[in-house]
Amino acid sequence: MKRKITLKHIARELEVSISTVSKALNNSSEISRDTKDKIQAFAKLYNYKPNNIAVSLKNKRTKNIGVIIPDIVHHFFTTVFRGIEQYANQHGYNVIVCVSDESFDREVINMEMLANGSIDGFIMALAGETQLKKDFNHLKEVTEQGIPLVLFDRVTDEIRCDKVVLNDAEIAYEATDSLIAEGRKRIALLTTDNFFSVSSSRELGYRKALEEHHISIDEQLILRLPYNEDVNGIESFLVANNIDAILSVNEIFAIHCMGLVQKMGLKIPEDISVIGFTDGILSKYSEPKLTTVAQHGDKMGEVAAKLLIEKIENDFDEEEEVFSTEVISATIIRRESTIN
Amino acid sequence: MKRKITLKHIARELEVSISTVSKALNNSSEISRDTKDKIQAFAKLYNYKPNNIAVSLKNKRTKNIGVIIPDIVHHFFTTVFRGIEQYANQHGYNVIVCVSDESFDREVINMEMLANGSIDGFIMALAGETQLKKDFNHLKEVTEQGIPLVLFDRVTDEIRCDKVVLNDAEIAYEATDSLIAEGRKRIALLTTDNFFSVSSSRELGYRKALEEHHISIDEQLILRLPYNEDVNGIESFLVANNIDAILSVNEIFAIHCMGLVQKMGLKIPEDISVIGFTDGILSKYSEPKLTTVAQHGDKMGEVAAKLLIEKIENDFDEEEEVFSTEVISATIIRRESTIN
DNA sequence: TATTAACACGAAAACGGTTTCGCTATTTTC
DNA sequence: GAAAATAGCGAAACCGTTTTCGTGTTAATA
Repeated sequence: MKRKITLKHIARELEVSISTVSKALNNSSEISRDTKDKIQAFAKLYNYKPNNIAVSLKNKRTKNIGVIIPDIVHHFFTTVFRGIEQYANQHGYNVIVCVSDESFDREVINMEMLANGSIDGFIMALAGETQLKKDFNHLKEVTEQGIPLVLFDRVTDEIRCDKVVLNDAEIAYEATDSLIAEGRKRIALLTTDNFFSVSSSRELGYRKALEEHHISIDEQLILRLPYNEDVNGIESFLVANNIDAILSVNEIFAIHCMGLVQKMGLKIPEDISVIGFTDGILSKYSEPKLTTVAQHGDKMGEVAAKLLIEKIENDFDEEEEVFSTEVISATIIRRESTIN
Repeated sequence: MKRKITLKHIARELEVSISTVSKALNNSSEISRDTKDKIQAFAKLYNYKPNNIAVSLKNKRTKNIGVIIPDIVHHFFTTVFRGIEQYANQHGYNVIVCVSDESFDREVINMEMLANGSIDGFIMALAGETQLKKDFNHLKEVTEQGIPLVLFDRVTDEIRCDKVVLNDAEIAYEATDSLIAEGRKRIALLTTDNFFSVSSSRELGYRKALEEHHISIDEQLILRLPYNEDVNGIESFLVANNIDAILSVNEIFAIHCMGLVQKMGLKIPEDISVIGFTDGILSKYSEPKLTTVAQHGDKMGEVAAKLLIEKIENDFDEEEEVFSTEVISATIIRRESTIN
């Protein structure tokens, strides 16, 4: 087992000082061509690589970014993560992921673990519990320490930081509008407990579209389900109400609906149109294929990483921080579950 | 912006030495009750937390583990990751994830980035390209440096290290066997280019089951598709061959098959039985619901993390390393695409 | 009372780098 | 040829911890 070689070893071996070795390897102009060549050759030969930890301690830069997400076995979050990871890697950053599992406590613990020097900044989507409790002190503490933070998707107004969100309300409006354009009158909304910022935004868009078309809003047509995949209750909802279209805030609810609707002997899209959120694997392989709104998670992750890294690398200029909120434009992927 | 407080600050403020502060906070018996109380109270008041980087540098322990996987937007890998992350977190470790995207080069680069002090050990599944090239020097280098490594799912015999694998051959045997028990005679195998270790293991099991039941193997019934989701070629394969059952090495191929089969006017499972691999979201929501082999990714990740952390924390005893290969038992989840 | 042991703490080295500063020897400038 | 500039390198501080070792004070022992 050959241990990693350090500056000290090289210095001893070549009978120069550690400073000289360090400078030579960083191509400093202080060092002569000759010694530089000699040292660099030796370093290459023995495959010298600087110890990340030591460098981090010295420069107070870890080149790590911390990502805290509520769930990892989840299409949208994984695509966002992929976007983050790609951009980060291209810019020399590594990504530490923690999963809050929708738990406030785990979110807090994870942040605290990482906030003590392990990372240069955070990217996160709030846990469900956190949005419910509205307790954001852990976020405040972190930002007050000067650690950059970017929130995406599940955000809050109570924290001043960069944000990346989807135009949830608008795309829900657009989706609802397109259902109305198909002649649908009784459009159901399948959503979650609406302490989720995204769910309530989507509901807003839904309501606005109906109102603008002077369709009175029937609160019976709005079904709120718990966030987990507990999908019971959809069936009785469907049989109880005379529905001709469904807008679902996620893929699972939508697919499940389609199954039930078909079992009831109704045809999609002839009798009922369905639009979901999240352009995941289910939407592509369902029967019929689901019309859905693509959230462009990759893009969202990329933008989040970009914002964060800019903040990290410019944090020398303390000129009264200015925060931006980037809006990612969702698009509706038209497939077979709608007429248009 | 209040910067983080250090031992030095506490020492200055309380007019003691840094060593005393350090010892007091670590509850050393060298320090008197009085001073300990004083220092601990002060530390709590100012919310002192030791700097992870400095601690890492000192102890040569980062409490980070590096995970390198081929893909993250992929059900199986995310479940494994969840298993890893949970176990790791419970034991005070954080997880740095890198995605190789099936690329050999990215795998190498990622390993090198992390191997210079950032992590205490690796958990990885080999990139497709790596399995194709059979070039494992980057793994060798890492293990020779004494960095513990655990390989899962996509493994190789050429590296001596801990491994966690599925009983792929056996479960494929079992699945094939159960199809034969249904009376199926012409069982197709949908697989990938078989440089993937898992694919070839599964093929082995498939062949063994047929042989044992004296069903001659028709090579025409084995369709090899590229690993990406390029699903063309399945249709012509299905129409060209007279098939009564399908074993697919993944979920996507299986679901796609089911769609095509149904379009051809055949019934599942009456005319054709289908068994897939990966108990993902698709299997649960397809029509009919897919019988599939559950790989228990969570368990696999947990075991991998357990093996790794044990190696990390016991690496003081250099008593001629002994490596184990843990086998996770897959189970067949019986749903609607098979008769039994 | 002299010797030893226990106690409580500080100085300093170490982890592995980067960087400032100072020193010597050579080269340039006038 | 003397003064000044420059080239090339090393010593040492520093990042924030942990840990070994030494030291002065007090308490226990003979």
